[in-house]
Amino acid sequence: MARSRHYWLLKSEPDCFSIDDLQQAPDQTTYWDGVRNYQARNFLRDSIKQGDRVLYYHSNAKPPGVAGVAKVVRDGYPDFTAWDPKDAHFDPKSKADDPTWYMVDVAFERKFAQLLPLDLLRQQSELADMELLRKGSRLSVQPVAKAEFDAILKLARRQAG
DNA sequence: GCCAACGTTGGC
DNA sequence: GCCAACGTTGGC
Repeated sequence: MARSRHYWLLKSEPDCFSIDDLQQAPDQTTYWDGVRNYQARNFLRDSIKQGDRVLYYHSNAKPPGVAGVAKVVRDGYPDFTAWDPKDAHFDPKSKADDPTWYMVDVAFERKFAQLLPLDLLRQQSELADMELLRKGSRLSVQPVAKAEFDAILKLARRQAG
């Protein structure tokens, strides 16, 4: 039986790689490299699957918020940037025959007419339990409930007028 | 730029 | 296995 679609939120610093960068990338697709946190790694390796949908979150931005939607187009596979000594996320612990870090491929789906800022999300009662909004939360790959995902799309539609 | 919260490292 | 020191994240 087919697995049902799951929903995620991925954080990226727009100065590093924004949703516009994704839209302009070849095939509007990129590999989501550089995750160096074990909990996030586990999601990338084990849980996120092709066809899943993704909220594209701009962190360390002014303002921070959800910029649009993307989709997963390749299941988890080893993050080869960890093997490159010249890469900013190089990690000598990770071996080709026993990779420590994983990534997925992500494709652009759409950019919201306006970014949904973090403070607006905090005002939504439907999002009260969202991982993103928890105090001290800094997980860069996190699951999102379908109801939360739908509430954010609804908010984007309403904001677009 | 500040700093609180969190994760990792390493001495013991 | 504890925990202090350190590094990173990310909102403000």
